[in-house]
Amino acid sequence: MCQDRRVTTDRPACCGLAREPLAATDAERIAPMFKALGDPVRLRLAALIASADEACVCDLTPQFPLSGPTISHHLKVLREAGLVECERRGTWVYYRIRPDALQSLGTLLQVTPA
Amino acid sequence: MCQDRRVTTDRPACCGLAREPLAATDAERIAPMFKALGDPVRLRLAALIASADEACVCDLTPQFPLSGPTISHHLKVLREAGLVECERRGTWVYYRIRPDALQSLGTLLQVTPA
DNA sequence: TCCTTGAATAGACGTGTGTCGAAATAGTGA
DNA sequence: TCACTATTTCGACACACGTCTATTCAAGGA
Repeated sequence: MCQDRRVTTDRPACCGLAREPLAATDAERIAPMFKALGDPVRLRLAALIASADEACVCDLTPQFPLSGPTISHHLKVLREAGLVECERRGTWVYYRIRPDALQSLGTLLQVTPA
Repeated sequence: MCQDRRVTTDRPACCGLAREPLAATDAERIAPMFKALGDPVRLRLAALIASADEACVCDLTPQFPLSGPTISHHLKVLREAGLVECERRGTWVYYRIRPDALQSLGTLLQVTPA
């Protein structure tokens, strides 16, 4: 009905999103990961963790003007989204990125020739 | 209203998350895009729009068990995040993806070990 | 001009989120 | 055992978000 007139463009199919017709169940599974990255603090946390092999909470926290509990909360969100994992070694807790998770999101968005 | 506001996506984030930590100002600029994709409905909307050359609201809406205003609201969020753009042609409004915006996010997530 | 249809806006409602300080938990070392 | 530190959890608060209905705006046709 509405698609009667279509502007033909040279725009290539742009990305993974364009190839998968993303079912509702897939969207429900993937959206929380984007949501976790949708907060500036968490995005920076993820970047800090990703740019190091691993990052101690005690090194992360002082980089933000936020309380320890708040940082801990954000780390928990990233953890529950599957974007990072953590390991306690003695007194300190170290966070590592989960590259597979980031990669899967990246390829979803990445322009792919097709 | 169409084309109400435009986010500058002409200069995509330069480096992957793993390359170096994100400055607070960059995080503030980029996080809203992830946030926009962080809702299952919006993620599916983006996928539907990206998989077609352009998509009419009248074709998008019936694919969700949601009211028209709700879909309109989600499209506005995507628009204000700079992920889609719209154009009115006669009675109907057509949405198109902005591949540059998606790509800049994709590049950020690409975990290319350099 | 009025009427109909597609889409966006306004306003309201319940729920979720980001933040804090206080308290609890985990581990170290004396 | 006790004290001390790092981190998480708890409980509370203000604010943001997703959804709805009702209304308004935009465009086309009689």
